[in-house]
Amino acid sequence: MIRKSIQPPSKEQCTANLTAVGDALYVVGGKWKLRIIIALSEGNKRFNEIQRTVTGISARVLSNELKQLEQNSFITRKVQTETPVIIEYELTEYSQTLEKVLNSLREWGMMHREKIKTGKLSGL
Amino acid sequence: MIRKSIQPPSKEQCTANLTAVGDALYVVGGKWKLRIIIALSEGNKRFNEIQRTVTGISARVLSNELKQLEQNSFITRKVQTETPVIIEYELTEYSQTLEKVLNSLREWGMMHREKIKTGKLSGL
DNA sequence: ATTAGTAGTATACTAAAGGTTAGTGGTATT
DNA sequence: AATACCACTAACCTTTAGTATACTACTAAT
Repeated sequence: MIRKSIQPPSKEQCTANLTAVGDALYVVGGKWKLRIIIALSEGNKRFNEIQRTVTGISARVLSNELKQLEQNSFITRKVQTETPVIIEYELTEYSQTLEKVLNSLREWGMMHREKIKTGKLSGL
Repeated sequence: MIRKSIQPPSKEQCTANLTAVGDALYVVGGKWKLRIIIALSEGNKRFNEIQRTVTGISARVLSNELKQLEQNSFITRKVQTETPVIIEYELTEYSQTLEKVLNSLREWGMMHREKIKTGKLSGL
């Protein structure tokens, strides 16, 4: 439906789109990664702070996800060596490239919730 | 909680964003759903056709995903009763609401792949 | 008659993701 | 001195996701 009528897309174009979305999902897909990024963007930087914000996530999973986000250059782990040691996670510049993805998902999620609440979807 | 500078987002706003993205991921998250929607949008309508386009998906998983997509009003299953029976999956109007999500993910995926290919990410 | 395609389902299995509980070594608070 | 917060990690277990193979009942082509 994105393409529909005028010009049928080439097989290559189709594969390219499939690959691109596949790539994106591979890196930021999953239950938690984008939510953690949102929590960070809202000012939560410390481990327990993030865990409290992203409700439902366990310490184990959060720890894993943070490591992966760091590997993918979305966040950096900063250690303040003064006592007491404070560890803060910060979003990188690269994480900002996700803005459109985040916004579109957020908007769609809100719209969808509204559709379900008002029962406008059941009739389709 | 030390709040940033100009306008701190309220806790409610933060939770709302988290919930919205969570909702969206709940419905269209996962390895296959968006890819199946892309395959359909590119003109592939029949079961085996979709399976060939979305490389790597097994019949069992495709069958499950199609059922879920139907439940969520993204597709409809149309049966042509003339012999031979032809079954076609078609995108609904509601699936078009995903356009921005799809586009942003596709663009981000392409950009990300390019970044990795040119090694521009390893240095961060 | 044989082979291949269509649209799946059944069974059995493996792998990945995630949850639960407990615990560590440190600082800070009461 | 006891309790609690911090940032985790380890061990164990359950759930979910996905794979592989085989199979059905039908039609179409060679």
